[in-house]
Amino acid sequence: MIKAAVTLFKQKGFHRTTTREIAKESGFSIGTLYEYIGSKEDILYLVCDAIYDEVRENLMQRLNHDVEGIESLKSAIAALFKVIDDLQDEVLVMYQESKSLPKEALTYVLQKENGMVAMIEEVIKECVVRGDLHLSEDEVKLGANNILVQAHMWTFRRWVVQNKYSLEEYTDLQTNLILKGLLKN
Amino acid sequence: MIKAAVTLFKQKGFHRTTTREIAKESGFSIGTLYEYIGSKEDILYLVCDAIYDEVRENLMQRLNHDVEGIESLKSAIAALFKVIDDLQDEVLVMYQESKSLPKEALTYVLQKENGMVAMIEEVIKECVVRGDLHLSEDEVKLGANNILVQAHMWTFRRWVVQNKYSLEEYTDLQTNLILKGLLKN
Amino acid sequence: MIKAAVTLFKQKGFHRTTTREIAKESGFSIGTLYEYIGSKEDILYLVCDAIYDEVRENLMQRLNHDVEGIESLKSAIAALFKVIDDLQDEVLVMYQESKSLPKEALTYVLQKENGMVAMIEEVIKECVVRGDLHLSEDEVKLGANNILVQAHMWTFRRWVVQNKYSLEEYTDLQTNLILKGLLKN
Amino acid sequence: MIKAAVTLFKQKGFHRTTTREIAKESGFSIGTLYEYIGSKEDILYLVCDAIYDEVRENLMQRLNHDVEGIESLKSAIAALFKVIDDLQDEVLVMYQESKSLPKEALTYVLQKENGMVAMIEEVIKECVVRGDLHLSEDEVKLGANNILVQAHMWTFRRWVVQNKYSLEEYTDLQTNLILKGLLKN
DNA sequence: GATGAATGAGTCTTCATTCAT
DNA sequence: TATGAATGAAGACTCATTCAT
Repeated sequence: MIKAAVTLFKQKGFHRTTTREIAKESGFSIGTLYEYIGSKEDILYLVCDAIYDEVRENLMQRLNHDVEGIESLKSAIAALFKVIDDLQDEVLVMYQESKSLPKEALTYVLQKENGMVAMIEEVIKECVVRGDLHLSEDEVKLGANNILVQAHMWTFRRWVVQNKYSLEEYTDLQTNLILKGLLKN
Repeated sequence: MIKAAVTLFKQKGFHRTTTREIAKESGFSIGTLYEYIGSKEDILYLVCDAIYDEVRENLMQRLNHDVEGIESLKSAIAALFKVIDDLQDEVLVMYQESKSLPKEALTYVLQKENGMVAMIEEVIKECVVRGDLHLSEDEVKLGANNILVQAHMWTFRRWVVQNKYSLEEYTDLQTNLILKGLLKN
Repeated sequence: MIKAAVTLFKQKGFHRTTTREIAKESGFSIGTLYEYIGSKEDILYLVCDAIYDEVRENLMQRLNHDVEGIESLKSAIAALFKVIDDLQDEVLVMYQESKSLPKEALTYVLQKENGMVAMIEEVIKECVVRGDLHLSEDEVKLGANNILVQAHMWTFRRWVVQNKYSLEEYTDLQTNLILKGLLKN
Repeated sequence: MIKAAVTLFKQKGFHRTTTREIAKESGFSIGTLYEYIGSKEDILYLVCDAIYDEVRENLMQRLNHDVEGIESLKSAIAALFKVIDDLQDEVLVMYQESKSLPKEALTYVLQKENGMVAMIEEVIKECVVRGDLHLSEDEVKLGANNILVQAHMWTFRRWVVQNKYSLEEYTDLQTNLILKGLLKN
């Protein structure tokens, strides 16, 4: 059902997708759909929740714990970018439609997103602790946010970036810019 | 009318705002509104178009042509961030609702957005030409995109960044990260 | 519109009547119907309100102010019964469906009904004051309620009373019972 | 099951009560409920039928056969009022919802109601035969109907009468008015 | 030009009823 | 026999759009 909703939300957006369409695409009747949900907004919430969990789970699996320091950060960035690429449609839907969530549900989803940022922060912090990076706490936090946004950017500016770069190129370029900045040396 | 629409779209989103509400907020009758537009989507288009122009215009005014090289880039970033901060609501609306534009209109808006990126690119390129930065064309392009996205990020992740930083702090931190990267030395 | 609703409510009851049917019967479109009302319950409220006013107005016109004492009470009863007979369908609808009103509206309608009872009370009281009747305040109040209920009874037990009596017979019999009671002597 | 239905119908009315709710309140599953009934209307029929029988049975038990003449009528009125008071909720439900019965079932219920009236008639007739009352057949019939309606009135105008009188006061006042009428002497 | 009453297709949601297990 | 998941027809209500005045 969630898969069906993602498919439709991706194509037409949340508001333009009807509950009937979701039911049909799910293979349920409209009545059955409403056995499982209370309102259309619930579907959006379930969708966002499921997507977030899927992103997180996939990311967990890809994180390479065999490397350390800068290498572990690089590998985390690559893993994140790859996961977002794999779940492109889902992430885009979450990005574009989560604002339609009722306030409470939105808060909950944002908290999950914060958890995501925290994961990246951890990796950066480790590098700081090891002495590989010299960053203030603010810089760590903002850097983590930047990395996540650049991952999302692969989807929400896809008409620019995906037309121009392969995922590998994008990953390499961004990794470079993130780590070294524009100002080389 | 556009102001009215922006106000309402910001509060409730495009789909949840009715044409009646827009008419009322504009001080027009619904009949008169439809003298100026052909469909509700037209309003969104006009809104996006107007916002883009306003952003561009404000940016132009703020760009400091008295400085050169890295300083001109820094000042351009600060100017951009300030403009986006000033037009926060508008930018957010454009960000969240432009996906609801009909294909053609969306393309048009995206082109304008590309123009925006091009402006930033120009500033970076100049630094490259002057030898202040050593960057490939791909890096220039992506860097420009990153800068714009980080400006927008000030609005679309405002619940994180605006809670944590003042605009000046945010600008300084981001400028630092953009220019020097995480890897300091 | 109210006429249409009464007709339909009478035939099928409030709950079995659809807003579409009301719109159609009124000669409005469903959209236009909702220009005038906020919800289906509003229609019921308007209907009840209108019926009450019509009953009251008709009653006012029929009240004979040329007679006094017992005669004025008799004439009031006859007038009341006649009015209820004329507005039979309307009264029945109000009787059967007013319980579906939202609490607040119900309270309002009941107040109007109390006003009706008060009118009858006045007539009885006058007789008491004149010395034609010897009744406690409680008896006056309850008697007035009884008279109104017996008027309504002409509609809500019509399958019994209207099959057996003409309105005149019913009026005469009830007037007799009301005034003299079962116990004649 | 019937108890459950009465409880719910009283709270929310027939139309606003769902079969699921009735099943739940009864402790049955919805499937099992439909083993016993054919449609939702059947429940209403069963409810009305059961209520009627209960009223009749209770009344039978209360009727005092030790008194005669006017006293037996007085005692019958008091018994009826007491029974209706005891079964207030049930009677009210029957009163308000029986109109939703399918035609045939309604006819059946009305016949049972007629049986009720006949019981009262019998008591009055006995007084007439004994010479305690001097009434035409029409007056007997209508008087019996009035008595039943005044009993019901204790429930359907409860917001007026139950606020103002205790059951004993109401019984005494009504008995007085019924027997002696407004016109005392 | 300006108005706003009228339209009706389209939306979400409910709920009586069925039937495979 | 008892269950409760599944059904889908039907209902209340919304809102973009039109057009007579």
